[in-house]
Amino acid sequence: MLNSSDNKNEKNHSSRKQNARYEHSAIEKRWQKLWNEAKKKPQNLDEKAAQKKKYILEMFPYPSGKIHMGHVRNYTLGDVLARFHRAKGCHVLHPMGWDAFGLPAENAAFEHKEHPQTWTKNNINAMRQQLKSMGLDIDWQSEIATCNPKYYKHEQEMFLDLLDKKLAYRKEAWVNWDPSENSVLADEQVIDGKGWRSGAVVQKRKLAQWFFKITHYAPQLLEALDSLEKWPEKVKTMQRNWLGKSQGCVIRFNIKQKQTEQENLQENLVVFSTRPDTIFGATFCAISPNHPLCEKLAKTNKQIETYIKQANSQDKNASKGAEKEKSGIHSGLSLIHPLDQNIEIPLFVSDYVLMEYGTGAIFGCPAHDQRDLDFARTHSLEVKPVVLPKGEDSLTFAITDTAWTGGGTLFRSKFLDGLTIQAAIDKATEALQKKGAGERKTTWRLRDWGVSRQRYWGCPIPVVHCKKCGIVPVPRNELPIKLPQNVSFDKPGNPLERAEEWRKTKCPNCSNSAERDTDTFDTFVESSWYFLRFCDPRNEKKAISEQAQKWLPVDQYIGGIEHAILHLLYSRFFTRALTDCGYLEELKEPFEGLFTQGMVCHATYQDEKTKKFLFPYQVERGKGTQKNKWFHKESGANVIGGRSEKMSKSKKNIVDPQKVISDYGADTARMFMLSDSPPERDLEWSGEGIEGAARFMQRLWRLADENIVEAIGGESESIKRSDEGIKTISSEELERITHQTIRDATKDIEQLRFNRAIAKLRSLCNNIEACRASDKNAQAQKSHAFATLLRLFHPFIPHITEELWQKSGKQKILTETAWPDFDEDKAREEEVVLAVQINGKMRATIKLPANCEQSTAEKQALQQDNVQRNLGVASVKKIIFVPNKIVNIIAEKTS
RNA sequence: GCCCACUUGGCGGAAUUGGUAGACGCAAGGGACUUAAAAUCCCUCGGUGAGGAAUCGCCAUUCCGGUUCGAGUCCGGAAGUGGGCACCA
Repeated sequence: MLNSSDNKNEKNHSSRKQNARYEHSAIEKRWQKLWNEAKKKPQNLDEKAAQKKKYILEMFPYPSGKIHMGHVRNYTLGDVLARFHRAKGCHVLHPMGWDAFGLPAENAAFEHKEHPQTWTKNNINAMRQQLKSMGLDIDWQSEIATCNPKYYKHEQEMFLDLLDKKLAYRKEAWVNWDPSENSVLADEQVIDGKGWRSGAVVQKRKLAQWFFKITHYAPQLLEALDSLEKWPEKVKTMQRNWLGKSQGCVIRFNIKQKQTEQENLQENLVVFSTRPDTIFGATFCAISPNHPLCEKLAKTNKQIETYIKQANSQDKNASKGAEKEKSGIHSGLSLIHPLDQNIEIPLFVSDYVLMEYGTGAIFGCPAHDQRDLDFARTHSLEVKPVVLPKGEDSLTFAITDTAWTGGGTLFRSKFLDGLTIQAAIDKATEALQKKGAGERKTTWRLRDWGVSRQRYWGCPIPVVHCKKCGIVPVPRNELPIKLPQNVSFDKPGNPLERAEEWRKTKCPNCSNSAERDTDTFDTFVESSWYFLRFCDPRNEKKAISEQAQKWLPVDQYIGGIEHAILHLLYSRFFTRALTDCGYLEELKEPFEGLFTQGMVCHATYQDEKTKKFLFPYQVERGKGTQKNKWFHKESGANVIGGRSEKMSKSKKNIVDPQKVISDYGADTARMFMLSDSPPERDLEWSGEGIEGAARFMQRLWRLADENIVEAIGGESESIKRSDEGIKTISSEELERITHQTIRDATKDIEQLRFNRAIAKLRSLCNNIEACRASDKNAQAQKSHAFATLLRLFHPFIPHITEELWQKSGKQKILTETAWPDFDEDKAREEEVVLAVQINGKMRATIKLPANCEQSTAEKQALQQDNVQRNLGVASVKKIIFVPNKIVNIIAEKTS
């Protein structure tokens, strides 16, 4: 491992030669300072500049206090692109901010008695320093933090606009309730159905909460996915599934006349089905315990009331997955089959029917739906098959314990008999429609976005509750509604509810005393529009200025796959909603390109006896025959080396980026992050890997010694070495390779294939070494190749390349130097190697001038010894020729 | 259960999108330099067979089958691994 004391020794020993080794710390600091000074003010785009804009954005971090390797990977990837496009002459927006609201700050306040604001600010300061030490080309002047009232003021205003447009509304919804703490819990605070702090079994409670009407945009959100060509297919699939469009039919079942009169009920029950073809297989109907009809029935039926309570007390997380035994209770009501007045169908209440989906009511067709079948078996209901699979006999076909969900033809279904499923769906829907008993309907899995959180550290919801006027929006000129500073965190629950002074206010309408809403927004709200704010972050008048119109869409958004659904979908929704509220003109999709990076993984280590996890720095590999074993560094105890998993605190398989940067430097860390694994795949962190990257820095440094010194006429010692047995290339070849490398690496960077780009740059490095400077011309060529190497490497490892660039006597700093162009003529190969195949098998290779004639190639190919030998007595039937690639001789044995 | 992705040496991965499989790197082994170590440099490195050697052959991209002059790449099937959703009617 490199550490500073070693470096000092090295320096003393080789005092005759300065800069023998690359010492990162001083150099990196120096360049970070110089870049910062050279940085131009954030640019406002004019029409012309907007033509060449690139908005590069990485998902902004939550200020936890320390950067982790995931951040290093994320921001390095973005930084390479930002630096690359800047060199290409683009106007680049590459900002950074903080997703600063959220639960951890509140927890910290509870545990360490530190105000969330103080905690967050300290964390931001610490993390900013760490990010800066990575040498990121970020516009720090446009930094934003979402907990700043200057930021969330606009969010409150947006909310009022959404309210005006009826895109925000209030309704009752279930929350997790901790009965011991008397407080609402976030989903992540519920562990195995219990409160994380109290351990009490969590209950469900209904509270009035705010919702955003994302479902209004469901069709657009689905359709537009097709236009997102630069998004990973995987993410689009996940979003499609999440939106969950399904086409079907709503069907009205009349409730038996006598009953509706008696109990003053509605006349019919509306169910949703994607399989109206199986309507004659319906042997029961079921409604959700939370269905309005069920709630009415509960008033006169104690059993139903009990069942509802039971169903709602179960934690939803605990009862995940389909159970064979399906609970339920008869409602006491009967329904009339919509297509046959003579059929009476019993109505059940069951918790396997979800109120949130469809109409909260279903008709059960046990023969052709597994869940209905399970329910029917549990409650001994009739199972009536109406779809006959191919090859089955209508008289003998029976359902046992698996429902038939495949194809077939309808039977026992009157006018549907003999039809295929699709034809029957159409005909049944038509019949229902004619009778006025149903119609086509599209249903979505997506539900409206509940944004109320019973938390302190979030953006306050700007409404007032007045006894007389109801819910009254706060007038715009009173915004922002700031969070009160003086609050206590020593008790569980929402501190805002206890902040009497803040809570009590006057109704803007009638001036009577009223109360503020004590809920705050889900933190996903802040992250749904921050990328718009970055374009003009200090604009106090407008949340989103015309600058956003010019900078958006984000050209390349980079982040983790974990945000594939929620954050990205919310942002897509928000952009549309804001457009409808007049904040933007004509912006549909916020992120044109999306890149989801892989995770950073590391092997896990466990003490063999205690099974406790150990940090990587606590263990070492055995020596000699013990090579595959691991031991505790201090105690020598046996350690189990586990498989590689995502770095996480709980498994202790983490490596601290700060330590890596101070030991090896930012460039080494960046190099390692980028070099081997493709960015979308998981990256395996290893000590050998970082050492390898560090070695490369030294190699580049030495290579500079040979190439720069020679170029400016000095003398180099290390050049004096034996050429015996070493492969060498001519300076002409080096020139060609240099231009090819510019061409290929540029393409790779554009496509975010950084590992390939780096492989090609390393290869160029090898070739520079392999080229012997025999004369002045060759020396100039080598020097040019090396300068090109520095320019190409700069986005990846900016500090060392900048330093070497300056050492080579260049006036302009590399960060402001244009990307190299390649010369097509110089990149062109004069000679190519063709493969010669016989019946598709490789037999020889031939070297020929590029683009040579088929006849020449054939002649050459046939002359090869090995070709002749393999051909033997066989006769040539046909020759396939692909220019510059292969000659395939098709031969047939002569008999 | 449904949907999706992936599978190439000891390891991470290349392969110009159907045309010489294994670039680049890590690890490993051997050697040079050194009193020694570190660093650096050189050589070997998918398996296997023949040969003193240069070489030559066979088998290899998870497995089975297909299309093609030619398949890691396209199509069909199977297995394994990972991921998403999950009582969604």
